[in-house]
Amino acid sequence: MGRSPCCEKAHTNKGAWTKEEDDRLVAYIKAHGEGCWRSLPKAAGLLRCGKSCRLRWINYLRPDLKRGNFTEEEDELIIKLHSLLGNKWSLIAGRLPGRTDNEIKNYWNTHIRRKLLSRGIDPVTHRPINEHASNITISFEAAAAAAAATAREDKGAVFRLEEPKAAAAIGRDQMNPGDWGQGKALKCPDLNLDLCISPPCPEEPLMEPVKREAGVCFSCSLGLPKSADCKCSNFLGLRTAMLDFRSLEMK
DNA sequence: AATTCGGTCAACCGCAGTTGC
DNA sequence: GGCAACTGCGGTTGACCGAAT
Repeated sequence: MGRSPCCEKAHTNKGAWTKEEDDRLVAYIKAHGEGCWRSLPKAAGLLRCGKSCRLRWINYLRPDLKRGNFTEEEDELIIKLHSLLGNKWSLIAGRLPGRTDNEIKNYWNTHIRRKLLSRGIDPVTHRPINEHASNITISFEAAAAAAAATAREDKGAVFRLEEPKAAAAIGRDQMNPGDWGQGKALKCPDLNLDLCISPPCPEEPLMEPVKREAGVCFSCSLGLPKSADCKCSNFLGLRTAMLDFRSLEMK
């Protein structure tokens, strides 16, 4: 069962790339362009599998890569994007020119996680760590109760769950798979992202974006002090009132 | 000087999605 | 519509290196 391996593993090199292999790969891609990764190794005279060549090119050899340390601005941008997209590293990388998904993923795991923890923010949920557990539980029972309780308060984020991955950023383990695609709305009272992940859907009054708390920008909602990047009405050139997930598609 | 430990990051693996027949 | 080939993504691993002991 299963598909055949992507390459004949018995006859391929593994591990670190040599200078000569790099040179061969770069020369071949410069001459013939990217693509056809499966046939590339043979054509380029490399004893590597296509996936390995692709990875090496994308993560290390591409001429438009920006090497070196991440700037403070890049840090904050990654944090913001992660809070919106979860571990969608390729989407995040698409918003950071010259950075790769692998690089950002590594950087997140080694630097930013610690940075957020030192700020007292949970790197997974982007919420304060010492917040009471009951406040961060997302369940449909709780959502229904919260919806009723917050109907008058008129604040909090509304999520439309069209597919499982959409829930990544808010903790999929705490959600009921049977509810995917039901168009149910979740109220998460203190996760104030106003993020709607779905095709535009004019019906259902419940889905109408709730009013944003006046004067609270995205940075502030993440627990960051007001700073130069405090953009209460604008984020990444997008109105924060409604972020269309599709607009973040890259590559 | 030798050893241990922890951090970093390049590379691998397995799976899901896409495409073409 | 079904299948196989191929590509891309995210999680994980392990080699390497510097700091600490």
